[in-house]
Parts: sequence; C-alpha cells; structure tokens
Amino acid sequence: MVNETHPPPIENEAIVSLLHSHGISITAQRTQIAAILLNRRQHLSADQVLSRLSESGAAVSKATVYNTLGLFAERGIVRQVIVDPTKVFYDSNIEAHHHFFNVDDGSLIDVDALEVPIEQLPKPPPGTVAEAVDIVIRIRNSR
Amino acid sequence: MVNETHPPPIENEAIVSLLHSHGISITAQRTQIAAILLNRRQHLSADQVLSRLSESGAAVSKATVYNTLGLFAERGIVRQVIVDPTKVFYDSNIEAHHHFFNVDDGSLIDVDALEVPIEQLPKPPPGTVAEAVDIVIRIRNSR
DNA sequence: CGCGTAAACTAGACAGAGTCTAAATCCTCG
DNA sequence: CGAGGATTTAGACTCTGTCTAGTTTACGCG
Repeated sequence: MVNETHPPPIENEAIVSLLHSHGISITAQRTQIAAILLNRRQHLSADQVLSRLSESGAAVSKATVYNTLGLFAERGIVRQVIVDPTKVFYDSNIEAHHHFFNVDDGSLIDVDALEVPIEQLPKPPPGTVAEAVDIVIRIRNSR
Repeated sequence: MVNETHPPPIENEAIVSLLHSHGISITAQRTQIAAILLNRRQHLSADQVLSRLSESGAAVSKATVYNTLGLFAERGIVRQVIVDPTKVFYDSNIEAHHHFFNVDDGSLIDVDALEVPIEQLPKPPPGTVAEAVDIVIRIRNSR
C-alpha cells in the first residue's frame, strides 16, 4: 500500500517549528492547542479553546489550557486582549494592530495599527519602560 | 444651644447635587460610596470601595456597591477602566484621558488625552458607532 | 399624619474565570 | 532499564461579580 490515505500534516510541521523556534518544547497538548488557535486569525477565550478541543476529540485539561495559553502569550506567539471584564481573549494575530470591541455582542474586530497613527507617546514614569500600547475603540450597534 | 458643634457638610452637599444632576436619587449608601470614590482622583475596584466603606464604619452590602458603581458608570459620574484581567477599576476622573498600566504591580496612572494625540480613527463597521477610545500603555519596572 | 407602592438595600446563594495542589504520566539521557 | 525533571491532570479552591427573595426606605397623596 504505497497510496497515501492521509495527506502529510504540513500545518502540523509548521506548528512544531513555530513552537520550537520560540523555545517551547513540543507536547501533544500544546500542538493541539496551537492548531486550534493559530488555524486562522481569531480571538478565543480559554473556555472556547477548551470546548473546541473536546469537540475535536482531544481531551486536554482545563489547567493545561490555561497554562499553555499563558505560556504562548509569554513567548509571543499569541497575544492577550483585555477588553471584556469577564474573560481574557487570545489573539492569534500578533502583528501590530488594535481592536474594535462591540460592547453589545462582545465581538472583537482587528484594526491595523496603520489606521490609528499615533503622533507621540508620553514618556513612561521613572523606573518603568513601555511594553505595549493597546488601543480599544468601543463600539455599539446603532439604533 | 445655638452653637454649631458639627461643621456644615459642604462636600456632602456637592455630592448630593452631583448625583441629583445626573438623575440619581439620593440614598445614604450612594452618598457614602460617592464620598469615598470622588474624594480625589483615584482608581478603585469594587472590592476596595467595599473595604473602605466598612473601615469607615459604613456597612454597605456587596450587592449595593456593585449596583451603585455600575449605576455611577452608566450615568457618567465615574468611568470603568478595564486593564486588569481580574477586576474592573472605577476611575473618579472622567475627563478625557488614558492610562499607564504597570503590569508588575497592577497600578494605574492617568495620562492626559492631549499627550496622546491621535491623528485619525478608523470608521466603525457598518451598523455600529464608536462610543469611546481607550488607550492603555502597558509598562513594567525596568530591571 | 398615615398609607401604599415603588425604589433601594441586604444576606447569602450562586455562577464563571482562573489558580493551585498533589499525584500521575511522560520524556530524555546516562 | 532507571532516575529525574518537565508536563499534564482532576478536582478543590479563590475571587469577582450576579441573582434572588425578602426587608427596609422613600415618597406622593388623601
């Protein structure tokens, strides 16, 4: 049987090398979580990641999901978005960008950083350094 | 006994008229909460308000603190600040401004809006209108 | 003044996000 | 194979915030 029934997991290899290049050792759980989140540009909460995992048959524990998302964020392959007071979103888009946040339905929309040119930034207080600038444009449904 | 033993509660009158002018009816609890929060420019969580109340001898229930802070925010005499993933801060400064957020110690520092001039804002998606623009400069302690 | 109703308040149960712990499992390397 | 460190896990736990049902308070009106 020379015939390939399963196409080679190209995407999977990309994930493995991405994790590797960020100093994250490979485990089945981490690969699965990365596969779900990095699949496309999206904003997912830990809980959403958890349910997608169990939907797809991969049983990963809650603690591991939280730990792993935290690790991914720390290593910069994913970005935390804090706009919803009840939960953190993880953004698979790590390019410079900001967000529209619809307060009516809780949805997030990316805004390219070039669309919000900032002339200048204030100097951080003594003893501190700026790490990131997050801009959130809160929107609501008209009418 | 014509002698006044208690000085007139000037600050209290200011609070009463402020609440009143925002369509909020006066109660002892609301006045106490406003007195604590509007006392000066600060960022307090609901929990901090609650403990300052009980410290000062005023026993206000948790539900009332949450309801009241929500009401104050809705009526615009106070502003919610969402930067800490674990809790909401209430900002007694309602002038146009943004924040430094120190991720190391969770502290918030106001930044006048004039110090972060924004040339242009993207147009909100169809069917929505912009409500507010929140800018958070995340900082951390150097070294 | 006294009454009735609606608004406001309260204690405590409850819900949901996220953390912690102790034990089990999995690598990796000699 | 075996030791040791890293990772994962179930489930208990914490904390912020909400909800409920019952009580208190405020206020307009006869």
